[in-house]
Amino acid sequence: MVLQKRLDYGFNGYQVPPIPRATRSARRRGTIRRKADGDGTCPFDLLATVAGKLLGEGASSPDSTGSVRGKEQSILKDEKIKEKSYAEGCYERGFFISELVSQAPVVNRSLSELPHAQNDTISGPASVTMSSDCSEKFPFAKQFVNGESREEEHGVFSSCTLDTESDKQIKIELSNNAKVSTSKGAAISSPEFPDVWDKKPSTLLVTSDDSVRLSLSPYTAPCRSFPVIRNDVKLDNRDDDENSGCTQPSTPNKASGSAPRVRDRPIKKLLASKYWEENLKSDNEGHANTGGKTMHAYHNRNSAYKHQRSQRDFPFKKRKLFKCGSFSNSDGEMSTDGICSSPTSDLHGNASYYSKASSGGGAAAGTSVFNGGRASFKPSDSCVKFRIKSFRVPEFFVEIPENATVGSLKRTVMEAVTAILGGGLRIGVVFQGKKVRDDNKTLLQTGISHDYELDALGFSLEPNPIQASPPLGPDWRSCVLPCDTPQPLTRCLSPAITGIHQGRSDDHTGTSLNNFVESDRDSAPSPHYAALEKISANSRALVPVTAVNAEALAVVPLLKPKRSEATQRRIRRPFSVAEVEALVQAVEKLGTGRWRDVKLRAFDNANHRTYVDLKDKWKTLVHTARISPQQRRGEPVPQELLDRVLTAHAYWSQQQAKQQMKQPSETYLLL
DNA sequence: CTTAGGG
DNA sequence: CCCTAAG
Repeated sequence: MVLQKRLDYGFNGYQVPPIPRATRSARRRGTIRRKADGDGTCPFDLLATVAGKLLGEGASSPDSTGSVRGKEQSILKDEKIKEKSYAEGCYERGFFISELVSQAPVVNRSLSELPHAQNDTISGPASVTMSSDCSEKFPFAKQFVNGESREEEHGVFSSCTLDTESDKQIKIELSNNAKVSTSKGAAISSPEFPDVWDKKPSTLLVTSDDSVRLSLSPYTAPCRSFPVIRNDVKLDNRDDDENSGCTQPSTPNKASGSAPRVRDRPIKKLLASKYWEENLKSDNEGHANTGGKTMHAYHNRNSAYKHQRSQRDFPFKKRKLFKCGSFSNSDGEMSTDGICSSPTSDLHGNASYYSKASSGGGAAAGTSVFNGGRASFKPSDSCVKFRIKSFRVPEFFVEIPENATVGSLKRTVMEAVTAILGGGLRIGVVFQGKKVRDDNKTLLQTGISHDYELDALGFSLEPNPIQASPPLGPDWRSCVLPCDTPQPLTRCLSPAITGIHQGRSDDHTGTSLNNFVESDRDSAPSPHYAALEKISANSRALVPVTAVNAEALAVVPLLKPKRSEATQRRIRRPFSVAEVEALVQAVEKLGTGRWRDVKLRAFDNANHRTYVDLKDKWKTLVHTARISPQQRRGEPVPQELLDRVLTAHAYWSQQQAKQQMKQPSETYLLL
């Protein structure tokens, strides 16, 4: 009876009767489906591709080298062809990926030539080079192909290399547009084109020295945090959603009503994982069991809401205990800096190498990347070219039984690396010691032009705050490359391990950066192994965890299955006036207390606004409306809207009161 | 999952 | 924004 009564009156006195649950559910499901299929390609897919290649092919089996080599050689040929055809420098922008086998001789030579000759390079350095440039074309082809090079001619833009034990190099070129920031490709011009490269022909190989480090953190933050912050949120624009940018997370986010926890959505299929799987099969011989004991970079997610939540929370709290700067989870504030103290990668050592080649100078500022002493340009293109020698994979832990086989160890590491790469990466740009967060600035505006000091420019791979699981979150694609994101935010995970005293990475940009840089530099001169060791010391690289250490780790389940669940506080996304307007309008119509409906009605497309968010916003709006304008902060909300807020709030409060007056009586009567 | 509220 | 208790 009571129920019936309620329906008659409208739930809580609302004018519009609530939609029956069944209907709602169906609706939601539909929405989910709809959203799920959105898909797009992100520039960062490239990264994924690279990672996949590296991880999948390079890391897997050494034995495959032979075949790979053959393949690569053929590629080389192609490269040459391309080289010719593109010689004129009219390539179209796009991604280009090629794999080359570094030639041992070349390597040696280059190494020897290096200022800090690094003799003990890791076996065959596999490097991935990413270059982006606006007008350039295939610098790589040339670079690699002729070791000697003509790199000068082409110039190298930004490149990232990943070194692995396989002898391969994967090069990637990105068009500037795809890049992190500015797209005005023409923004930069260069008067002259330093022939920085000529002296060092096989620069590529040089890459083997980890001049550039990337910091990745295995613990990817929850995807939600994608740093997209816009003031002008378009209610209809799905793209507003962090996820929507490229690929909507497969997660069944309930459409509109996506639960607040959604961010933990599991994503399983990833490029990385795919590769990973392949590797497993082809790669090691058995020992599967052992592997099973090892920690899995990936873990299965539980669908249970509670479970997810608990998982998510767990790591987080733990981290706090350890003071691992882990993600700075301060909310909005975090956006202040994209740099994480530790994770940033930078390149170093190379500086000397290049500087030597080019002109003198340049001591490595500790930044990660640079070209010769200066940026290379093509006068005609007015482009700045960057070269990143290599990225260093930041610290991560692996726990494996002592009796495990080497094969399983490899696999475990592979898994971890895959998880890192697969988790999504973001590129950070550091210029003159500062993190450049405004992606909309042109290089020119930023000061990165032909005459900047190369040393001052650095790139970093940052963990993409994705949820995580090992696999690339669906979001990672969209998140990774904040194409249009002005504020990268980023919450980087900081190294936890040793990073016990890292403190927050949020601010202190400069500081952390510097620190980071410094440490990198330390290792710079050393050869791979040496570098590795040093890095380890710094807790920034792969660190084999000994049994003893394992215990400590046990306490802090950083990498454990739960690690991926690391939860990150969602980024703060202030409501725009337009959103407030929509909210007010919806509430006026529906009243308070029906947030799910408000969400559906006015924010159905804003996946990042949950009904709870709307409810909270209303709460704050009411508060805001009651305080003096002077006390208000943030983007000012038109008084008109605030007035409507108060009016609506008063009205609906009254309605609610009436309802309650009535119902009790009804109930009593019934009873 | 939704609401409602406190934090 | 997060977290939770309640329903």
